[in-house]
Amino acid sequence: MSARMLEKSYEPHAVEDKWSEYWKVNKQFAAKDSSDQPAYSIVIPPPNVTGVLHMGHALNVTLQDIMCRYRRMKGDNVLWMPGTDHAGIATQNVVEKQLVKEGLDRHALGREAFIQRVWEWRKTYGGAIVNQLKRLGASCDWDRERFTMDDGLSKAVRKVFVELYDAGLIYQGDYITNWCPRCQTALADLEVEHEELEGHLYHIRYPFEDRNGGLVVATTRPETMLGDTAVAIHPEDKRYENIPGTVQLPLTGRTIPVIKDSYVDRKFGTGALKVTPAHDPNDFEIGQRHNLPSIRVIGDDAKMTELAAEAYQGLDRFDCRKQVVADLKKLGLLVKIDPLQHGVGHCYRCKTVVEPNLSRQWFVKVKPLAENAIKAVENGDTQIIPEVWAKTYYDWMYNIKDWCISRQIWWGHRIPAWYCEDCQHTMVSMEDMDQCTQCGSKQLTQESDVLDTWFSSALWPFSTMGWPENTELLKTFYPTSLLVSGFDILFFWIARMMMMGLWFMKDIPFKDVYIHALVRDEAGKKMSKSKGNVIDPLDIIERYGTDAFRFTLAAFAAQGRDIRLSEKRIEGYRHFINKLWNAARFSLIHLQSYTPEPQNNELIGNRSLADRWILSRLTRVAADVETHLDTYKFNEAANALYQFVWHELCDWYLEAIKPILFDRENHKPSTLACLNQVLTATLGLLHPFIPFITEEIRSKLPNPPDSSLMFTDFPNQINALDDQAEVTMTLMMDMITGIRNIRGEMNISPSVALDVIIHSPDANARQEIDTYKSLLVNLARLKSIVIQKPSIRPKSAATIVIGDHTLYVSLEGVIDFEKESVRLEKEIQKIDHELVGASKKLANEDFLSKAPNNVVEKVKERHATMMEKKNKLNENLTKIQKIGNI
RNA sequence: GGGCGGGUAGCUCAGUUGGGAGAGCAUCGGCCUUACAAGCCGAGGGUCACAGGUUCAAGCCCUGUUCCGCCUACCA
Repeated sequence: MSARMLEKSYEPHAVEDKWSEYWKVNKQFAAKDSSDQPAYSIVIPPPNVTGVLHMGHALNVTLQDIMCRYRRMKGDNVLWMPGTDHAGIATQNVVEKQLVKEGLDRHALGREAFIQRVWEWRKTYGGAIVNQLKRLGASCDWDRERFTMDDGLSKAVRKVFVELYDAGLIYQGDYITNWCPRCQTALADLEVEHEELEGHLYHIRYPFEDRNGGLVVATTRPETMLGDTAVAIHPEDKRYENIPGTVQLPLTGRTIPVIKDSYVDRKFGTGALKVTPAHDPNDFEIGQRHNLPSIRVIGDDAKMTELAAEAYQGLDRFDCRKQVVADLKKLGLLVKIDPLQHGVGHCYRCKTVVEPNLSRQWFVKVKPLAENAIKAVENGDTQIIPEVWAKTYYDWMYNIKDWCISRQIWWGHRIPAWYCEDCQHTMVSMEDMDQCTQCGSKQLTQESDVLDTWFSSALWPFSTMGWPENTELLKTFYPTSLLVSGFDILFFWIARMMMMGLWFMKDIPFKDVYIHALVRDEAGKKMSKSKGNVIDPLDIIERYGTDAFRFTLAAFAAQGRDIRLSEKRIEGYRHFINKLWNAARFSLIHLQSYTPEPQNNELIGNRSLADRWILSRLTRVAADVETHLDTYKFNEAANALYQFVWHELCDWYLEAIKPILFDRENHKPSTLACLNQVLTATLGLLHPFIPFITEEIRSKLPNPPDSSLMFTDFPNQINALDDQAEVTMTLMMDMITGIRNIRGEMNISPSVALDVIIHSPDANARQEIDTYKSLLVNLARLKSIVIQKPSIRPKSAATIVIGDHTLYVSLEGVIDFEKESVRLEKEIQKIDHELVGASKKLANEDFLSKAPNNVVEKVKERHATMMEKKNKLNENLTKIQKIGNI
């Protein structure tokens, strides 16, 4: 087998390895720090360093890669910045689990040694996800890979913290926050996942002191009553107008006040609300309004503290709930228990039920940052695509609340704040501090908390490019051109990048934001390990090849809808890849002997109809692909190419040129040139989607490029539109399909060549059909063809009407009058059905007078055509029936 | 509670200025036609969720109903 030949079927593995290596060795993905070319940049959404590649990544990365390769072909200097984030809580959890296996915990190790361990972990396992991205063919500039804990990025984080603190936008305070007892850290509101659970609403009587009866409160969390410091009622609640000012708090021996607050919903429960300022965000606010004390009865470990009644101290919160309920029952104070569905917050990392708890935390005051971020989208500087997501973005931005950024873990950027042990002064600084700026004391301790990981990823678009230094890279590539992301991190990440970018760079971080779908399973369920419905992208790549997988993702990436992925689809697109491979294989057999030459007018003038047609189609498809990619319609671009390659190039063009290639006609040199051109251009159009196979095939075609296909021009300069060729070819194709139809319906073996007579009233048309009749002969497998003016209808023939033309397929010897009669009746029925709509319109005065002329004309024409067709078919039906005595 | 998206062929989904309902898979029939059986040729299949409205004309625009999914929220 010659070096330019291809294997019989496409085997992805070797090809993928080969081209991955080629791209890497030849640094094909490297961006130039500065260049005359237009700049195009994307920063990758940094996957968690603990992560393994999932479908979300695969889709996300595929779309970015399509855009990057496309822009390179358009001549841009492309930077696709790769990297990972340090995923504070997740990574710490992973390493802590390791320690547990060794019988250790992080406290036994100490902070520094622990952090050392995390770095070691990262060195060993942290590259996994990056290698997986590479298997997808991601054309990131890998030499620039960044990590949020790198020195440079850490410096950026510190600078941002200090500047925001100095601007009064970062503050520290005692607030109620979401506490994860398992991760032992505070969480931002966003990091709490609410889940509707079947719970209970407990009605508990708090007895009056000096008279019978009591106030009945309703709660879902009876254990928190131990920390109650008031009962609240609505100020205008008539039911409670004449009650005492205090009640007894059961189980504690305490007496608490009854307060009035309009927050209370009179319609819910009993209209009396127990107030636990230390363990409920609303109660906390009520407590502040009424100067109530806060009693922390649940500790950071989710066990009852010494401030709870003695009997309960040390109990887990849920055990305590049972105990409290049992005890209340004994005392006769439990009025009733109703079932109640209510939202319960869970930690987004470990799914533990979050405990609202009082603690001292750091916050970002986000309102001032949000203002510009809103404006930038409103005035179109940054465009969110599809647009519906802009609304969600505004919603959140307008109602934004302060962001809790401190985390009580060790792995992350330690907050650059120091406390003086002598005068309690707090200092925030770029440089590490060793002396108090207020009293001169050297007794300083640094804040032990670290920052939320999202705080550092919010800086990603500029911190990765070297900020705070004013690097060439920043000058060239900021603002970035496009961000591709799932909507699940619209708030977590995109919104925060907008705020930080605008504040520190004084410019938007990206011009376009493309929000893609979520990849779900066949049943539309979110893929998750616990459900066991995950499809592993690496497994898919192993079995179907990267190109088939990528093409599937692109083909399903319709805007605004989730993707339901099943292996069936991927299999289907593997067939497509194989189809392309075989089309190339066929072409190469004939292109062995072909040497391209520059523009040759003689060859162009000598093109066959099929050549002119496919070039015209190619011109249109190239333009379509360009338009669709420019507007992020990945599915439309992919489908246009699928349709073109399979159903035009393979089904018609290659079949049409076979006789020419086998030297039976005189177009061969032109056709070889055309075939080469079409195939080459098609590979170019396909390259952004399926990079591996396209490189491989292109390298076997004549005059292979001396670089990746990425650096050949995007084939949008075919300029071979030929309407006449398209019209004529369409007529030919319709005739061929019509004849094939008869063959199928009449059960005529493909091996039997047919005789056809065409009646055609127009002399020019007859001439034209005659010119191209070899197409009919070859593709419809004819023995003879006669083209003439309409005359006597041949006997024993099946009838096809196409426009002005009537085709008679001789059924001499095989005719089945009954069958042909039924077929014609069915055909007529179909036309009748189509005629109904048009006839109705034409009978409607309003339509004729009010609809635009061109529409009316079109309907008239269609109606006339159909009527004529119907008449002809009817005539033939009558004749057939007469002959066959039906 | 608020918001958003969706309901189109058996399945999964396209359908962007309102003007002849499409694709892939599946199904049925016929083919080993020398690129490809991971293939070729042909066929069948839809009251575009339901009910109104606007319009000469509605899958598309408006209103309501219903079912599903998601996001968001401080009713214990």
